[in-house]
Amino acid sequence: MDGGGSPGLTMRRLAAELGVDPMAVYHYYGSKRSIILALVDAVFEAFPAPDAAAPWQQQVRAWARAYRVLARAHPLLVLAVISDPEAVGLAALHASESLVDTLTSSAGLEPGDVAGAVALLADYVNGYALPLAWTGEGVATDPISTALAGQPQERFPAQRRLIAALDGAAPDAFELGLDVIVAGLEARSRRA
Amino acid sequence: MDGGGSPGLTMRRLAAELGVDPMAVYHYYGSKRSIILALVDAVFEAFPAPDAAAPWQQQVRAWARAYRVLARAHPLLVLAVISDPEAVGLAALHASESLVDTLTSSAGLEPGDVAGAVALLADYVNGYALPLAWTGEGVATDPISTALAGQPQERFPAQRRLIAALDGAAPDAFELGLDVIVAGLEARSRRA
DNA sequence: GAAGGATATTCTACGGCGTAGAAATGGGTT
DNA sequence: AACCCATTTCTACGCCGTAGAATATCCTTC
Repeated sequence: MDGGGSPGLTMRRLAAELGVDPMAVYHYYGSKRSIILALVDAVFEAFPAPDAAAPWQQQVRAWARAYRVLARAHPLLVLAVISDPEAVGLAALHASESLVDTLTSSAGLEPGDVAGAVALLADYVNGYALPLAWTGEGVATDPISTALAGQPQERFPAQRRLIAALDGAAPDAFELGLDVIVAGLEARSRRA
Repeated sequence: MDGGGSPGLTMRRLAAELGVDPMAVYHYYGSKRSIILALVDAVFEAFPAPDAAAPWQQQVRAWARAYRVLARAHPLLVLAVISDPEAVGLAALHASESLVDTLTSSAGLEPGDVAGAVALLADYVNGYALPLAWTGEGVATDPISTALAGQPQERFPAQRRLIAALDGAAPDAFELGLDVIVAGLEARSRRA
């Protein structure tokens, strides 16, 4: 329903897809915003419960991956969460509850660290997934690489060496970021 | 110029503020998009050069803080970077160049880790700053807390305990996330 | 000064957006 | 057949970005 990029969902388009006058939709939802809020909640329903038996590191990774899957499948999701505080509904609260529980009980982090970790993970996925919300689905082209391509060879040597060293065999950047985050949480955890 | 929230910049509003017909602007900029691209580049000009004498951990922290300062001062910035790949111009390349250089030379990370760290830091700040791009400037209200407030007391105990433990004395969530990231990068770095 | 040309600005208009309010349609009960 | 109410449609408003024609302004050259 929310496929096709951020500006893809239009009352008029939605109504057309339903074979109906645009204003007919307003009998069921008072505004476009309320439709989006309902959609966001419905999408978060699919958020999987954590595997309590797994080590907390894996639970954290699974949480981030699950959020990413949802964000990629439904471009509107992150955009709505970002732009409308009330988009966080019951289903989203369940998702964050599970992460807080994992970080507190299993990882044994202090409250401040838990709050920081939750914000970090959510903001990371949001920042990662948001470019996809505009281009529609799929993978976004790396803006830095394309910007570099339009510059003379001798400029920005560090970045040029970097992409030369990676040379196509670039691993999943998202997983790399996850590795760093989990490593940081481990360092924070075993301060006891 | 780009104050007042995301939808704040309108050709008509901009022209009105200039005391001019909306179409007059099109003599200098071919489209709204080109205006935004120019603004983004101008804003990134203010990105500070790294302190090469400082330890790399501090350089990384300074980079993230500098990006956050820019993002908060100019709500349009992150939105443009997120939604338009070509918004990454010369000035932005300089900013990322300095980070890549720090992570490669000073921190001694492997290429894959460097790429992951850059994406992680940029996406984190983007995700962190984006809610501010809609509400205009200032601090956004925490959506999870407000959503929790509308729920019966006995639900979501982990999150309730968490905010009770923090109890107003919540430290800067952004700095906490930075701590975790830097700790993770350190763990990655001293694998030698 | 007058005339011409380039530069700068304004006017009008189009299609699209979200949606308010009135009007028309439809089905179900009495 | 008459009523009501849920549902749908029609029309319209003010906003958006911007295309194209018309106008105004100023600077150069005689």
